[in-house]
Amino acid sequence: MPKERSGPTMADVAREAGVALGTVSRVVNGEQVGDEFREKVNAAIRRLGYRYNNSGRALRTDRTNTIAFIIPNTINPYFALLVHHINVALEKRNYRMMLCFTDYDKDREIEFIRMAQQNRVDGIIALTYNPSLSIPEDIPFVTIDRFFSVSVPCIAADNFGGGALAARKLKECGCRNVAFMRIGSALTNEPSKRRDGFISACVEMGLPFEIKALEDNQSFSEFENFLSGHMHGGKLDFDGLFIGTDSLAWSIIKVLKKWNLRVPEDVQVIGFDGIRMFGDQECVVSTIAQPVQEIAETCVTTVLSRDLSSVPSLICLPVRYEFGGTTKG
Amino acid sequence: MPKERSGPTMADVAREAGVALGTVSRVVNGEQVGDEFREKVNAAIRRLGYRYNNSGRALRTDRTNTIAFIIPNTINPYFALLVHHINVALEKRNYRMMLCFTDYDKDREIEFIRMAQQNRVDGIIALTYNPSLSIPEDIPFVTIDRFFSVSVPCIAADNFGGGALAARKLKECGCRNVAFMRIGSALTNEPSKRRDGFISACVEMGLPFEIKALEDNQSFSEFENFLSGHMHGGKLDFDGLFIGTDSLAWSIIKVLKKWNLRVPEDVQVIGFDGIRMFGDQECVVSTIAQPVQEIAETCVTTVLSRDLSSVPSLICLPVRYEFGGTTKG
DNA sequence: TTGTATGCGTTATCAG
DNA sequence: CTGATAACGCATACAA
Repeated sequence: MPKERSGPTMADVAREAGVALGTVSRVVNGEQVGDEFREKVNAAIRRLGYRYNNSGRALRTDRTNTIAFIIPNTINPYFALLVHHINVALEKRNYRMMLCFTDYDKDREIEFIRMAQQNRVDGIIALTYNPSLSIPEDIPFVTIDRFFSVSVPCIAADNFGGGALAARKLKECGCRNVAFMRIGSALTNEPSKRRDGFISACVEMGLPFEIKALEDNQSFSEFENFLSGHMHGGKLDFDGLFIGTDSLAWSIIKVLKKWNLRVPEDVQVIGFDGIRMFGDQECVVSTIAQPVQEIAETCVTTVLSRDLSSVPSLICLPVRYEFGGTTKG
Repeated sequence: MPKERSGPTMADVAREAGVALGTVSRVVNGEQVGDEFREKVNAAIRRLGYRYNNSGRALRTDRTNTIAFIIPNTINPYFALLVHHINVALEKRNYRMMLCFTDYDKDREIEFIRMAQQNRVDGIIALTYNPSLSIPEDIPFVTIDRFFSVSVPCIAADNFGGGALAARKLKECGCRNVAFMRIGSALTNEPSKRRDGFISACVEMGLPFEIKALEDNQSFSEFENFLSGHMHGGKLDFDGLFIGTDSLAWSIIKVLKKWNLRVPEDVQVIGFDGIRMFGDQECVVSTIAQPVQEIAETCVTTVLSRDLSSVPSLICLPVRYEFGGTTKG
């Protein structure tokens, strides 16, 4: 059942203008054409209300000017921000985005890669978690926050540096005993370096620290247990917390407040990501902010670059500290 | 410059399987085919690693299984939520989403409609502001929150009912003098009915109220002026505020707190939209929550429905009150 | 039920 | 610089 609304084609325009089909194509694509021919064609296009049909071009050239972006969702504000900046970067280059939500489902990650190939997208940008995901060789592919191999460019924030920055900032704000908490897949991806950077800086500065890391399948209450085990006489042993994400930091802060601990007076908290209220207002918590726009730009230039072989296999972009009211500075 | 990576085609599969091209097509599309033929074809597909090419089909059938979604951005969490649920609804029906950000730019709204037509999308879902936007006739088009004409289905929350609900809720929570504040385009769209519903309910209940509405180009400080004009002896004349959006409500609450007014003890605040922290945690403010998922589902079923003529021209979906800590209940 | 053949709208290759 | 024409991969009407 073909749609009946297909309008005039280049052939119609050619007939109307009294020129050859090829000439119409050349005019439409802005190639060199004699002035009077160009004018005749343009006039015919206007008369007929001709509209370019991308399907024909896609079939002929096998290029769709479309990039697939595979991501868990847009409910998480960090992902929403990524979607935004990647789409803006693509648009600037006259590319469209095909958005694929995996909802953290391993099978869907695989399925979407297949689907993207089927749709002949010109490249794939993916933020995935499936440990055994296999990357197609025949299509430009870049990943965010996760290293696969030297042949698959990975773009990420400087997670290690960010972890170290958080430790230094807590120390600078007067903390004497700190902890790092995170929850996440067992997968060793770039964000897991936040922990390593934090530890490294704590050791270097001689700042006492503890680590509490949960797997995805563990309950949040484990964190409450951990913290309550460190409560003595209404006081928490730690005066500074570095939390893996802003979202988790927010949840932890709620627990602290429930226990009548003041933030930042009693406990200072630094998150990670740089989430802002309503996307553009103040930071939700003091945080190590990811350079989302730069990440997006880099993903796009990389996936669109002619030969991926000349591209670095891991690109780390600098983070920065942002005050959000949960630290003393 | 064609991409060189085009793999095997249906013709290759047909040759490999020793059947006709049409048979391959029928197998791939799940049509009735003899069992032994089907098996031969499937085997050949596996042997060759054949992958379906959507471009050919799109050209042939003039259907792309793609819907364009035109929206200002995904930075605003309400828009991000819409994107999420619309994409999920589309995916369920095996449709893809082409995401278009207008950044509130009138020209880009027009440009994207043209671009979507060019890409032969099967329909457009749009949330726009350009007062003189003209809707294409030859492509299924549904709009969110804005009524164009009876021939263009509009999906929206029950904004009028939501406004009334907010007024009743404030009254129920003990408010005796309330105000409504909003900022937004002069465009009379569905969300402007929040005000009307609020007024209607206030009048009905005999609840004294004031209205302060700003145009897009006016500064937020106008609100501060308005409120400070209603401060007497460190107390605000109003004990309840209904604000056009959660985002604005948040900004207003910051002002109130700056003036040492307690929320909800001194002033209760209700927003609109139903934004949650990090998309899935508690509500940011007490609010009239939009039924985002239902809106998304309805948009998708409507834009994909065979004949738009049998579809209502305005569909209002019920809202509900959600507690978010800025009211007494 | 399966095979054959045509055309969808475009680009690209040749000749002129 | 322009005209004519052959693909691109697939769906489908028609023939067998």
